[in-house]
Amino acid sequence: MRERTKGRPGPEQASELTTNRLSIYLRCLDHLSGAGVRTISSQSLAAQFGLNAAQIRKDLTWFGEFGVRGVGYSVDGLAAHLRQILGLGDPIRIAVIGAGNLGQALADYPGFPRDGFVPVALFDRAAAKIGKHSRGGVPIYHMKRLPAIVRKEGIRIALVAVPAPSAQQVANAAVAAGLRAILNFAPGTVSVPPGVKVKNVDLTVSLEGLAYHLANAAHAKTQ
Amino acid sequence: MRERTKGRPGPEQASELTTNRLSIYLRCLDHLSGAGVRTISSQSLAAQFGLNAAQIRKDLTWFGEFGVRGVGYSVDGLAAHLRQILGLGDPIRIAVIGAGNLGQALADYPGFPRDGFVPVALFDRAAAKIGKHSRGGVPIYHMKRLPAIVRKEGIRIALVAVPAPSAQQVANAAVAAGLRAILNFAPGTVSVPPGVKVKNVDLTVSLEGLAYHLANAAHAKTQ
DNA sequence: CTGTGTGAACCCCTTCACAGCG
DNA sequence: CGCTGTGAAGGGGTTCACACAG
Repeated sequence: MRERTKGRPGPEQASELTTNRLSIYLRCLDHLSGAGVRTISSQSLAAQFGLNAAQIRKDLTWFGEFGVRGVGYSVDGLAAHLRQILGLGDPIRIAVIGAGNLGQALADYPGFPRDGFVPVALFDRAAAKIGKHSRGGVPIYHMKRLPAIVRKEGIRIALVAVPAPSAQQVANAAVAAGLRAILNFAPGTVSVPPGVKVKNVDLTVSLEGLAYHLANAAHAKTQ
Repeated sequence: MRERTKGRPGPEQASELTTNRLSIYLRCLDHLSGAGVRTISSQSLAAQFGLNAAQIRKDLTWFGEFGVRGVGYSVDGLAAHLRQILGLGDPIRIAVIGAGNLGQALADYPGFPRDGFVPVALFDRAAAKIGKHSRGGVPIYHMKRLPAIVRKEGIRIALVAVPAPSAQQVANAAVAAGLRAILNFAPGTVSVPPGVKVKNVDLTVSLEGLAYHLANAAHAKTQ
């Protein structure tokens, strides 16, 4: 907050809920851009995608003033701003640790490259898999080569798709290899040193939440 | 404790954040039970797993009084209560719609049966896949057979693992087949009628959140 | 004396409402 | 006149602190 001028809040104060929504806004804008829409108001953006107009404006305020009063936002212009805020300039190279069914499916998932995340390496400990490739052509390396490959390939994010008991040590290895961002698919929590960010995709929690809904459907709300 | 007096809040008021945490508590308790722990206080449960003791107690309060003052909670007893609250009595049969790499990996994911969710069917529209099985032996049916198989197999939850453009119509089909709980892996939102619950696993939002962290790591918090 | 259950305080996020700019 | 940017109000969720049960 030192060099920040008083008026502008600055990115370091935006909550994770806000930044998650930026991804959603970006997706909506790309959609609109593909449909040829050039300009949009927070109002109609909210109406079309089930969002809240005031929240869109407030979320954006943390990072600057991107709109034109009386008009709205430039679809392509705002999308470019959001990409810059989210650090999506060049494609981001990612690795998948754990070359089981799930790991290989993630490495070959076509949605990732489309969104600017390129899987360039799989890692595993099973000798039988080392040196092979996923169906989509992502090479499988031994875990011990993680630091070297991370450096050589410019990998920035690790996806952890190993059984729960191995998740912590795999995360440790990722951190030791210099990675600062981990997407963890293993159930449970992994702890990491300050400065490293972990996001969890906890399928058990999601499914049990649905089970709860089924068990209490009589009075539950929809969403 | 007896019946529903006005004092007891009741399950219909617990928020989704609370019920998600119940899953986590259950996982911790199973861990402790496996380690032979018979009794635990909210205090030490919180300390061991990085939770907040007051929050654990408050979360549980929505559903009853499960603890013993001065002692704590019975590990197995509380786990049994949570399982009942979450509707985890018998194994819950699930279907995966979309027999691509991701869909098949989900159908064969060993963590699901372990947690009481049994994939019994895959669905797809590609003629080449119909009649085959996943590596793990889950049969692949044509989408048009969804209603019949759902009924015959007692399927309760659909996992949607199809490309984004098909997600909405697949969700519609799932609802039409009588399903009331959907776990959606396709990017974007699907809308469903009241009474149907959708949870989204949005990998793009997660990855872009990590990208944001990488771009702003200088002042970002750890977790 | 220990640890639960719980009102109250606190804090953050969401939503409202409007001043003011284009 | 329309829509953004934004202080203020509102609503929830989290954390505190303590009465009280065992």
